[in-house]
Amino acid sequence: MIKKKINIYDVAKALDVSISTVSRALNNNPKISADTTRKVKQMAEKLGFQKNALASGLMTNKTKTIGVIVPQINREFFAQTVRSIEDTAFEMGYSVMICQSHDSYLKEQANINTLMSSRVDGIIVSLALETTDLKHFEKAIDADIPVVFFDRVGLELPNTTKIMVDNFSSAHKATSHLIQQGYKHIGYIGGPLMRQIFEERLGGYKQALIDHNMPIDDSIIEKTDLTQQDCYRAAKSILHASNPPDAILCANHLTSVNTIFYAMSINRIIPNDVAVVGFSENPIAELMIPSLTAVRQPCYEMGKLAMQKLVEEIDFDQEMNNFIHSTIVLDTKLDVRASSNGSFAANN
Amino acid sequence: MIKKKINIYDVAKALDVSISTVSRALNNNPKISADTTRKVKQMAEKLGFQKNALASGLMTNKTKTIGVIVPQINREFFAQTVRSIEDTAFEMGYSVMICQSHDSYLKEQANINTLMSSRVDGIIVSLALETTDLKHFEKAIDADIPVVFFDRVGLELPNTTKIMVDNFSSAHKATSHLIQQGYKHIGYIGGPLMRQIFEERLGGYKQALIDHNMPIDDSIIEKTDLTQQDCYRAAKSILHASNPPDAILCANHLTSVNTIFYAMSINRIIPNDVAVVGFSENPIAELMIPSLTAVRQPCYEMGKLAMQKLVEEIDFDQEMNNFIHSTIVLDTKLDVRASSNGSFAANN
DNA sequence: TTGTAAGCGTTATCAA
DNA sequence: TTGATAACGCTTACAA
Repeated sequence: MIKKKINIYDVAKALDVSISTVSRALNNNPKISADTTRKVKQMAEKLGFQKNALASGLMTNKTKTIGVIVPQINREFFAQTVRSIEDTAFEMGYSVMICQSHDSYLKEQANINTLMSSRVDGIIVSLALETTDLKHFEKAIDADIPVVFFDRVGLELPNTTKIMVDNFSSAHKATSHLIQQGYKHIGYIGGPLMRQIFEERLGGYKQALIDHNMPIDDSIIEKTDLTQQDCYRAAKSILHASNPPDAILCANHLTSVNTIFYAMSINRIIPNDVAVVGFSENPIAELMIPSLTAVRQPCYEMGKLAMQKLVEEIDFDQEMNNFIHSTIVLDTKLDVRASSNGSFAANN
Repeated sequence: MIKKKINIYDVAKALDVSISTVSRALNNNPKISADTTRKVKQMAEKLGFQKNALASGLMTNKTKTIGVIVPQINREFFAQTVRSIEDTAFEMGYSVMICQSHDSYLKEQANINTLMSSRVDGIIVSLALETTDLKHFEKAIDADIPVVFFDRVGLELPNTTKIMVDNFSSAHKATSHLIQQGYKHIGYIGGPLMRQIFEERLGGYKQALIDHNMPIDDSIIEKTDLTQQDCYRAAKSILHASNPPDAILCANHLTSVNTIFYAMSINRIIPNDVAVVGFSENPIAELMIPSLTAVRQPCYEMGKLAMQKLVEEIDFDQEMNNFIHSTIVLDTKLDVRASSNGSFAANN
């Protein structure tokens, strides 16, 4: 038995008014009397009317929905930025369609197609690892769907807002911290260089060594594809190097966790035998023993800014194509904990 | 400068055919000659045509999109089930709108409204902690949008498919394991009882004690609201009980992590002084030191089944209202590791 | 095998 | 302040 959905005709009929009146009242059009508006809303509620967003979007060319594409949402960094985007969107009257690219170029393309088909008003994205060309985003921009990048940004693409942290100086700061703690032979485990952010983090690490007149030793520099298996492999490999490091900077959370626990499993004392600094927003960083010194990124601010900038662009009067795009770089904070600081009290 | 989006009229004009031909060709209607179909698709591609899903959905009353509502996707259990739903949906030609309720009743209601407005073809949901009444789901079902529950199911709601694990016997199995390991005074940290699954886990724990003629000691039974702060509080509280437990069953991942690391911070040796068993799919369970014994749920199967059952119901010929709903209960597995087993080799 | 035209549920444009 | 009616871009009888 198929139940008929209530539409504005049903509401109009019940009140003996026209559908235009109903439509206007539901959209709070000021030309409709307060009295009529109240009556219409009451009746709509009573009949269980639910506006058909498809029909509405078809007419207005606005869906009040934005799309978000992230590599994997089960990483604290993305979970927290997406949370912030959601909250900001809600405040601004937008719904959010979350998509995961799972770091695949093809999936990312498919996501864009879905979002464009759904006629979202804008897209916020952090690039998949595999992604090198940005044609799919150009397609969206050509269709007048604004795109805002965050974290893993597409620097080559003009006409987009980009929001990121200062990865170079974050890695520089973290490395300098290790040097100040007295470590002499500092290794690095990073991500794939095809993503700008990992290139920058590697650069910051190397520059800090150079700034302190320390040699760069490629035999204690590892790269991972960010999967659990590969992070484990890299941790093992670096700790079994012929001349192993006395400190390691890890460019993501999973790597630092693998490094610490693998080191412990081969009886290295942390931070005495080897120190570890990571990039992490995960609550376990503070909880685990030893607790993890980590660069913390401003997730909340990134998400909020991304959404605000996107809506600015959506609302922009598009008669002339001169919206001013910006690239915003935010600072990070280094949370010093036990994994890089012997004097740190494990119990807080 | 507003760029006009390409529609089927543009494609039709470019080929000097009618819009119906274009529409049919794009939908692989067999009545259109292979030759025409090819030409249309080529031209559509060339012009950058992207089907307007709003218009299409408006006509067909099908959006080929389903909605998923989970409490928080940055928990491995939900991340993995959603991943499985996504993959299965993709295979079946569906898109997925992911929503997070953040365990709030109001947010869950808002999610339902958004999904209904977007005219999704069906909804898969795991309930928010706060949710007690299920009126919003009834509304969806009344509008002929099938609902499939998983994990945190709405048992009171008829006419829905429900997929869950056997929480009672999982907790029973985990507790029995601790008893067999020789622990005599086993505590429990669970979640809010308003959610059936935590009620069942508590029940399984208690029954195992009863089955082994062990007393139930309420002073070492804690409940949490699943937030980090509260999990920490509960861990601390149970370990400082006047007669503290020599083993603890934790009903979720965060609790077990907090318990283990808090115990270590007050110099308890695990598993000698106190053993811990959790519920967890998180890769860190295997990685951390000590590694965590945990009940592992069949995330992949749950997600896949949920999607399959949902599509079955969507595709069901709805002339008579007699779709047969089922409640499916899946088994879990206990991964025994170091946190409950002294003889377990820490290095694997 | 293809074309014509009606209709999906809104919003927008006129007129009243 | 309201009503009639034409769009929006697609799918689908019904005709040809």
